[in-house]
Amino acid sequence: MKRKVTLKQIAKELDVSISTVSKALKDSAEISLDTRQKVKAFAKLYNYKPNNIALSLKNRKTKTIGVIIPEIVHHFFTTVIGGVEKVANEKGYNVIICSSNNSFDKEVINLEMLASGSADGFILSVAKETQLKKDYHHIEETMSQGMPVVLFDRIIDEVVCDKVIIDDAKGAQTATNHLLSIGCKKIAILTTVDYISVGKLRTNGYLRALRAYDIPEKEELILKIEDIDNCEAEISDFLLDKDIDAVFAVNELFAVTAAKVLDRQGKKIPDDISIIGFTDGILSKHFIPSLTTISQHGEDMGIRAAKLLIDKLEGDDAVTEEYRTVIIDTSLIERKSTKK
Amino acid sequence: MKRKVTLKQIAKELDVSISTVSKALKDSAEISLDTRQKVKAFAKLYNYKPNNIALSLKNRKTKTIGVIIPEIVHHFFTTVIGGVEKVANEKGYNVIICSSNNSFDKEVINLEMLASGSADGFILSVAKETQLKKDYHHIEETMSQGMPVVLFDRIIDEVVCDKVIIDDAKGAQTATNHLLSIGCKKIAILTTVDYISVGKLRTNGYLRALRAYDIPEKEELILKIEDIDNCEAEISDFLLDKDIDAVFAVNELFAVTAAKVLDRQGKKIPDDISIIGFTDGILSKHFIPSLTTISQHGEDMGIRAAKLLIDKLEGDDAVTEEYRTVIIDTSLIERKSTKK
DNA sequence: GAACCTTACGCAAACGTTTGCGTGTGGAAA
DNA sequence: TTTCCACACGCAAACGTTTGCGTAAGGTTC
Repeated sequence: MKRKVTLKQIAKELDVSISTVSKALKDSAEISLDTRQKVKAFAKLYNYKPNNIALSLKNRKTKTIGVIIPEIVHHFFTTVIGGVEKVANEKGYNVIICSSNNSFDKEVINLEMLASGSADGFILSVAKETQLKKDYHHIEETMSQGMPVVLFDRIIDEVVCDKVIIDDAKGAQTATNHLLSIGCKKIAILTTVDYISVGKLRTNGYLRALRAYDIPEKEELILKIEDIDNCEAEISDFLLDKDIDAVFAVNELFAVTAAKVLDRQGKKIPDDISIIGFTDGILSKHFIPSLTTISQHGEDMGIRAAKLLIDKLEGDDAVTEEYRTVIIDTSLIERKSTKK
Repeated sequence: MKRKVTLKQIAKELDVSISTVSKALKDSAEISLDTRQKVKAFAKLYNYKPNNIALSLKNRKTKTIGVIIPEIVHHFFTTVIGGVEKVANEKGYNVIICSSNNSFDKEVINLEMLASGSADGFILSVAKETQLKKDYHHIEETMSQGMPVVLFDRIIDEVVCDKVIIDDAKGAQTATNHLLSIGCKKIAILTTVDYISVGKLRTNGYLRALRAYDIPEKEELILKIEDIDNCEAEISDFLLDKDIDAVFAVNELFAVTAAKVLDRQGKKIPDDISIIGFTDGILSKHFIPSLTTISQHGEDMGIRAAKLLIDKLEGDDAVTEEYRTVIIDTSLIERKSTKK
């Protein structure tokens, strides 16, 4: 089995020094035209490619961005990655993706692994466990070693760094407002437990919208779900015979599940009950009825996050010292799960 | 801004040599207990982590697996990645993911980039364009440089390497058989154009099943779709007033779209028409009615692919010389889009 | 006191690059 | 013939590790 050809091998073959080969390939004027051509022909013949590892070591940078997300099998996160890749590739960066699987430990391991030489900086959405545990030492350690971090979506207020988020509360408020504006008055919310930052913020937005309409908040219209993967029974019980005319779900799965159980309970959507979800994923789009939802513009988030990071990586110290929080606009996508 | 601490810095600080530090951290008996403890304490204090890049260079391996897939925002591929990650992490490998976006050029670029030092081996599902173009030089070049490649799902028969696939034809046959066994006789198929290997194989399986039941193949029951992203109108036209009692769709989107347009055309599913899809994704599961489908067991594919690759990477030359093709079983998941 | 053995450490090479600077060769100018 | 200058190339260091081997210092044995 052949191995990759190196400068050294070319040098030996052509009976010149390594540096001559290196310079020739870079078209240095120091090297005679003749030698340059010979070297280049040889290099092409043997398909020479500089060894990135050696370059990384020498340049003390890898030209690689590390992305760590809580789940890889998740439409929203993959769209964000898509955005990151777009910018990164444009600017000559490689993207390396790890999933923490929502585990704090795995997040730490992944971050440390990538931080010890594999990536120059990070784009990160923290694991549930991390939010619960409130242990951010790994992130702060990474930054203190000179590697910039951009947090997105599931961020941490206490950590000072660049951030890309949507205004979750505002998005939720928009959704709730829309329901109110089409005449709904009894709006239930399907949300997550409070330690999930985005869930809590969306709940707040919902409450704010109600207050603005002078509608009292009712405990019995709020369901905080812990186990996302087994939410159907819980949602079904919650919704059964409840006197409501709308449901706001803080994510796609809750919205679809609500639609399903309501259908089973004999309710018509949107005639009896309107539904709005959050996250414009594949489910919302293809479900029957298609779901009105709040789009988070995942790709945009990825694009902005990547830009922030690359600015930090390539910027001078002035840029390096200031931290920015970019808020991506959400938008309401009206489909068929809400009345006109 | 601090930089990462190196052996050299520790050595200088403690006034010993670099090799002493290195050996001390490895608990070498060559170094006195006293020094060892001192070094270790210091290393912990300054949070020393060996530089992976330097190690990669020295060891001539990166302990990283490169995964290149056609689309990142795709449920099936992400489940495969999940499987790869599982095995890789267990065995101390890092996973780096790139998407080719179904572009031949981007596939080549990604592969070359990763091949020049970032990964030891590859798990790869080729881009549509590559299948169409039949240009595999980049893959063969990579292998000829000593880096093993495992192809999965969208593979290339002409390239000799390890492969992980499902028996697409058999899966399609199972699906069609199921439709036949519940009494359907006029089964339409929604498939892709022939150059997509998996589409063609699934079509073949469909035809095989029909033949086994002595049902003549009818041209007008076969729709080959080129533009997956805008298939709705095409499918709608195709299905309108067609005399059929079942639809077999070679992917999830076709199945859901068929369900949607049939619903719109006033057909009841599964009473008037049964539908079976391919790929057990999030859509099939949550759609109403939930879709009967052929599961590809993406995670298993990822697991097997990763195992094959790591075997090659760590195996002696005996293992290295033989190539295996693993066929993952598909299974029929019966849901509500087919009659009992 | 000489010969020898441990102990505890340092040296240097290697992985594959890049690059500033030193140097030998040749030709041209004086 | 001598002096000088381009030209074309090689040397060596550096990036951060690991590791076989060399070697001082100190102790033991006769």
